Formats: sequence, structure tokens, C-alpha cells
Amino acid sequence: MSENTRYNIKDTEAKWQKVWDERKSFEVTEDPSKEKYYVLAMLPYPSGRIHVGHVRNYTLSDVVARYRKAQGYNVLNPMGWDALGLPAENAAMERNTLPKSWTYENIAQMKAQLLTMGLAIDWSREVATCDPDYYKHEQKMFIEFYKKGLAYRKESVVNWDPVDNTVLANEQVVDGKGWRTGAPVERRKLNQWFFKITDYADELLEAIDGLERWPDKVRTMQRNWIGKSQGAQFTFNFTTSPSCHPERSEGSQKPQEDSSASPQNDKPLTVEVYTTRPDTLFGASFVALAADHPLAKQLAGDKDGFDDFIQKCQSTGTSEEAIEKADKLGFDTGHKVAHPFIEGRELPVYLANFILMDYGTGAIFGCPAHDERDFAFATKYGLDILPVVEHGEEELPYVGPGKMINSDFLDGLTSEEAIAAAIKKLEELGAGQGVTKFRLRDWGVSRQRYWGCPIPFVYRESDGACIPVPEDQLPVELPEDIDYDAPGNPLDRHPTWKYTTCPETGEPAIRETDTCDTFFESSWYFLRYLDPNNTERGFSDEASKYWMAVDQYIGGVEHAVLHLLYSRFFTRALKACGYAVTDEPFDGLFTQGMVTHTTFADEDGNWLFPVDVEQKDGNWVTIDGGKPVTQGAVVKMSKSKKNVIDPQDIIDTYGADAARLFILSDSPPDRDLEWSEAGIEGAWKYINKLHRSLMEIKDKLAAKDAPAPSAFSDEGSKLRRTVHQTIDAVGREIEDFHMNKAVAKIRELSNDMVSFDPKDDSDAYALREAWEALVVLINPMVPHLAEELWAELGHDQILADTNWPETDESLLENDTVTIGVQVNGKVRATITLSPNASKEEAEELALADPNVQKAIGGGGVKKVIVVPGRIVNVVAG
RNA sequence: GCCCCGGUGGUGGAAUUGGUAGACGCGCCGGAUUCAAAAUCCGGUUCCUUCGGGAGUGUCGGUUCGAGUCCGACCCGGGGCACCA
Repeated sequence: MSENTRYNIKDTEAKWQKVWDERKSFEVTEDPSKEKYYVLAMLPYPSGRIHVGHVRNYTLSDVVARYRKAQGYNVLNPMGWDALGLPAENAAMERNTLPKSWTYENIAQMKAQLLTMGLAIDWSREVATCDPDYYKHEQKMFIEFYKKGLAYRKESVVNWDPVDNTVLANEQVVDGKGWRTGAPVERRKLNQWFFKITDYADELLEAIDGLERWPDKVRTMQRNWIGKSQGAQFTFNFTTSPSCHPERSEGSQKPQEDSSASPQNDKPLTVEVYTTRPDTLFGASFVALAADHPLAKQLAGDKDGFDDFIQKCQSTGTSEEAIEKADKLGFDTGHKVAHPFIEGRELPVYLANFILMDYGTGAIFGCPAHDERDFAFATKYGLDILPVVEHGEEELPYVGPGKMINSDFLDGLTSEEAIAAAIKKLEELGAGQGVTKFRLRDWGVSRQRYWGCPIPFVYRESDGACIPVPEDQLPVELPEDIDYDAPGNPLDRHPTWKYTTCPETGEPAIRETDTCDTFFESSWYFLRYLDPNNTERGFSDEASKYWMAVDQYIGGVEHAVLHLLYSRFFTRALKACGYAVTDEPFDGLFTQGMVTHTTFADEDGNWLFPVDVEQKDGNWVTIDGGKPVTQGAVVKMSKSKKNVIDPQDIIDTYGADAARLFILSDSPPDRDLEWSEAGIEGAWKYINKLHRSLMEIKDKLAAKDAPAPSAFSDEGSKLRRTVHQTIDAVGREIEDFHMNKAVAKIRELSNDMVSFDPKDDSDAYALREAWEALVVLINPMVPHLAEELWAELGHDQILADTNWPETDESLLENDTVTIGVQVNGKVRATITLSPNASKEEAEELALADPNVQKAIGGGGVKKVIVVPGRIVNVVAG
């Protein structure tokens, strides 16, 4: 093959990227005459280099975007940077630079990389969340939420590293010690900002049912996270009176919080419990409180073993083996409470390690016959096990529903009826009421960090009043003259930044030095894309009304709960503040699988990069030195295990099209994808082959404007059927995210085309038709190659502006169909007949086959089942 | 422990949802081309076989004319949640 006909991937890809850019092919505006389609890929964190997960994500969104564009939609496919966050601060500390410059350098590098992928992105809408023009609007939203009562301040406990002078996330606390300093973590109370997502708990839960184009997995995870339960909350009265003990602690303890249970002298002592099974109240045999329940210490008095018990409860949290079996541990306080329904019945009160203070009321009643944990506990401590639900053959504990027994006025009712009846009775007695509880907590957004969106409030020094920063003073910008020499939050110790005046009185005031959780930025970035240059508001109502909701959102499943739930809350909160937004931000959601790769390690167990090893005589060795290498498990690519491939190397070597094609064709997008060098080479070969094939056959194709012939040869007709069936199938597979199947269908078609030898004008016409269809079909996957081939086919209009081919209905059906003939369920022959053949014809043809006759043997035919177009099954004797 | 998802050739995966299991690709084998190699092209490739056939979709059982697909029990792998009352 001569040099000038060889497909030059590098030049060709650069050429078409330039054409798209110059023609602004993917820039869009609101166009009421066209139906919109909003494709959204989860925005990347600018870590510096793109990884294969990005390539997979944006290839998928690109296929959808290009496919929908070809179908005539006005497609919005934007991109931006989730640019605030802790890694920038860590990098700044390590490299003695500033988070801002580190971040913007990374953005520039990653953008340059993404541009080589040839994505159909409207770059004019690019957004970086660390830009004050971006966070200005969310500061305004924050204040609007505050005014609506959706944002509030409250004292709450944080993990405090006393050496670094900083707050730690739960993940940064290892064995009770700070991950960096190793210092024991203190629990400190700080004033923190919260968003009232709990106001929307019910609505967010109910609306999950309507998210039909979301994966079931994600919907289930969100339901569980919200964790709605209905039950009864009621009070037990103590029949014993614990002596009021002075605090025995070392004095550093915080005063105890107010609680439902009041330790005051004159009122009788009570404890409030929560249950989802008030129907089983007659089966109650104990009451249990969390070890850190406000009443615990008072109830324990100076009984022996209390300190021991508390210590054990705390240690179960960390010792690994104990968690496995997690023995039920109890501490008998010796005190008793009265059963609310049974005169004279007393229940012992325990402290127990399986009761959590932060769920429900931190106290329960135990019904061992109908609860697993209560059963284990009662067995261990020799408490009564009283069945109150008919359980037939089932062994105790029986947790299912049934008819009530041994339960006085509840006897004979179903569990459901009994729950209602028990709640009614509790209400009559004034002991409690039916309540609904959620696991979901309000969203704490305060972070004691520098590289985040400043929370736009000041506190007046004279009286501590919390005052929102007036709109005309927004944004509250991050100072750039910061230092990382001392531990802690640079904003807090900045010499001037936080000192300001009260906008109302002009008195001295202190700025809030906390910044927002970075989930704040990602909760509305899809709205900013709609109107990225709006300086008055984050986005206009008009833009939102035209583009929202997102038609197809694509990203990793790791955001199944937090990001996706916060965004759903955010649209509702914005709506409450007068913005025009849909309730639900994302109509369709697709979660892609992980990209995995083999791990390699040297003799000492150190991880090795795949680029540093090679295979020699069937064994893996290091390239540098040839030392033996062991091949380990295939796991998600991660820097720590070094099993990463730099996609840029792949793109530089094989081109973006090959990388895209391999990623799409090897595995279904929702499953994990195992990266392999061999796979990428296969994709690369196919790209070259398509180009070569067209170059070879080009002169034999009919002219671009040749009239349709009046008739086609048998081969020509067959090819045309395949073409139209493929057009039909590929569209459906793309819509279902079966990109691997779409690619397979295209390859089948191209195999047929390559072996098709045009003999006359009608064949030449059919083959041109086939090539034109093939190129359009493959465009979403390998757009550079497709543009090149399209131009080779003689078109002036670029492919990015070309519509998806129409299918000819009459060609979707074949004129003959080959079906199997079974004898007693085993295939013995195949027959070919018209798809409209009658059952009788099919039966006749099947029985005429010698192989079928042979299989039937002497027993004769008992019955023949004919499923037209599918199968014939002969039942022989 | 509970809740999902998955298990099909050497390998990634197809199978019109109960109707010819293994599409398409990777790898491998054989051949052509080449001084040679690369690239490319052609053919083969589930396993066993006495070449007639037989077996086969994690295991065992069931329903059906017919099961990868439906039902029951179990085994293995991955993910999520977790003393949630």
C-alpha cells in the first residue's frame, strides 16, 4: 500500500477537530423550533491528567450526543470543572504553590487532553466552579435558602485534630486518631451550617417512583438512604426511682443535653422509645437504652461494671473481629418501668450496645419473640420470650406478619390492624403517638477549609448577630495572599480578610471563615451550563425552561446517593426561592461500570505500572532488568495499586477513534471493562481496514447522484436488507446503551460489504447506499474516521450536520427465513422457507427432510408443533 | 447478617425475553503473500467421539413439545447497606 492512501490517524483526527471547532459545530442556543436534548456527563475534578474512567464516561455521552444530533435534536453537551476541594490544598502545601494556580494549570492540561478525544462538546459553555463568577451565584442562593428557612446554623459535633488544628471528615479518622498526625481525635462542638433537606424527605422519597429511566439499583439506594419508617413513639414510666448522682466524670465532659427523659427531681422519671412494631407490645420483656443515652449514667448509679460496660461498647466499634459476630452486650440497671397496657407488669431496663443514640429516641422496648436482635439479647440474659404473633411452623424469632395472640384487645387482628389499634390506645392513654421517622439527616455544609466557596455571612461583634452579606457585595471572594506555614484554616488566621463591618450598622464584624461542602457546586452546575455568562443570576428562567430537565445523565455509580440526592434537593429548594426549575433535575440516568486492569508486583510485593513490565516466554518480567513479576488480581484502576493506563498514551499511539471504539465494543457499558492492549489494537486495525476498503472500492461505487435502479440483483437486495436492518438495530441499541451490540451489528454489516463484489450498476448503487449508511451509523463511535470517509464519498456537507438515515420498512423483513427442525427437542435439520409460509407448509417441509425422518425412526409422529418463523418441533413416539 | 447484580468456549461477550446456544471481537491453529519480518488476505476454532453420533450455559431437582431464559434448593464472585428498633 502506497503512503498516500494510508490512513493517517493523527493528522486526520486533528484536521476534523479543527473543522468542528471553526464551524462551531456543537455550539447551541435555545431554538424553540427544535426539540432539545440535554446530555450531561458528570463533571471531572481537575486532578491534572484524564484517566480511563473519564474516557469511558465522555465517550458514552458523546455517542448519545452525536446520535441525538443526527436525529435532529438540538443537543446540549457541555463540560466543566469541579474545581474546589481538598486535593488542591494538599497539593498547595506539598508544592508550595497556591490552590488556585495548581487548579487552573490542571484544568488547562486536562482540557488539552479532552480536546484530543474529539468530543461533540459546546466548549463555549465551559464552567469552572472555583471561578468567583460561578460561586457568586451560589452565595446568593445560600442567602436565599437562609431567608426561606432552608439554611440554618446549629451547634454540632466534629472530629477535631488538635495538632493540625483542623476538622477531620469521618473517613480521615483512623482508629480514633487523625490520619496525618496520628493524634487522638477530639470531639468538638462548633457552630455549623445545615441545609434542611429533611423538609423534602417525603417528597424526595415519593418522587423516586417517577424516575423510570434511572437504574433500579440507584433508586433503591436512595430509598434506603432516606430510610422512612413509620411507627409509634411513646413513654415508659419508671416504677423505681434512681438516686440522682452527681457527675462522676473528670470534669472535661460537656454538660448533658436536654432530652425527652427528664431527670428533674419532682417529675416522675420517664423514658421515650420508638418502635415500628407497636403491635408486639404485649410481647415486650425489656427496655433497652443506648450506652450514651442521657439517662444511662443516672440509671447505672454506682453499680459495678458500668465503666467496664461503657468501655466495651466503645471498643466494639474498632476491634475488627468483634464486629463480625458483634455479641449482644447488656448492662442491667436494676431499674424497672411499667408496661403501658398491662396493669402491674414491670419490665427490666438495660443498657445495650446494639442501641444507637442517633437513631429514633436511643431507646427501645424489646420483643424477643419477633425480633432477631431482641431474641439474641433475651437468650443471653435469660429474659422472657413471649410470642404474640401466630407463627405456625416457623421458629422464633418470627419477624413476619400474622394474627395477633396473647395480646388482650389486639387478639385476632392482623399485624397491620394491630399497629393502628395499639397506636390509638397509646394516644388515648396520653403515652405517645404514631410518628414517621427518617434516617436522612440535614445536610451539613460547613467545612473548615480554604479552597471552597466562602459562606456569605458576617457575625456582628457586639451581639454576635448573623447577617447575610448584601447582594451588591457578592461575591465574597477568597483571598489569594494566604500561607500554609501554620496548621489550620488559612482563612481563619488571615491577618485582614475576616475583619469587616456589619452591613446593617457599620459596627465591627467577623466573616464566616468556613467554606461550603463541594457537593454544593455540583448540585447546580447543570443549571449554570444553560446560561454560563449570566451575571445577574446563576441562570435565566428562559434557559431553564427550554433545556431542563437533563435528558440523559451519565456517570459513575459512586455518586448514587449523595450527589444525586443533593441535586434533587437543590432543584426543589431553588424552585421554592422562585427560580424556574423542574422538580427533578435528571430524567434519565446511566451509571457506567468501572475500568479494571491486572495488577503487577515485583518479588518484594511492590506494585508495578503496566508500562514497566513485559511478557517474555510466557512470563512477566520488568522491562528494566528483567526481574520476575507476579500477575495479580484484576481490579479497578487506582494509583495506589499502579494498575493504571494513561489514556493519553493510547490516544497518541492509536488515535482517539480506536480508544473510543475499543471502550464501546468490548463490554456492555454498565459492566466493568477490563482494559487490554490487545483489544485496543483490534479496534485500531478495524479503523484502518474500513478506510482501506473504501479506498479500494471507491471507484466501483455508483456516482453520488446516480438515479435508483429499477431492480436489484439477489445479492444487491440481500445487502440492502442488511443495511436497513442494521440502521434499525443500531439506533435501538444505542438508545438502550448497548453500545457493544451496536458495534457488533456495524461490523457484521461491514463484513458483508467487504465481501460484496458489485457486478453491475444496480450493485454499485446498492454498495454506495451501504457505505453511506455505514459511515453515518459509525459516526457516533468513531467520528473522525466517519467524517473522513464521508468526505471521501464525495459529500460537501460535513457529517456532523448530517441526519441519521431513514429505514425502508419494506426492507426490514427478509424474503426467506431459515429455522430449525427439532425431533423430541433436539435439532436435527434446518429448513428455509418464506416467512409467511403456513404451518402446513412448514410441517410438510420439515417432515420431508431425510435427517428428520431418520431421527423419527419407527415410532411414528405423535405431534408436530410449528412456531412460524421460529421452529418446528416433531414429537416422535 | 440483610438487600441487589452476576456466573455461557482459551478470552470479552451475543442469544429477537420460552424456540437452531456461542453473533461480533480478542487470542490461537493452518494456508497465501514476502528474501524475511511486519502488515494484509483466505480457512478453521465449545468439548468428547469408534465420525454414526454424544455431551454442554455454576450445582442438584422441577415445569414444558421445547429451558442459558421460568420455578425450588444450594455453591461461587462482585456491589450496596448494616446492631435502623
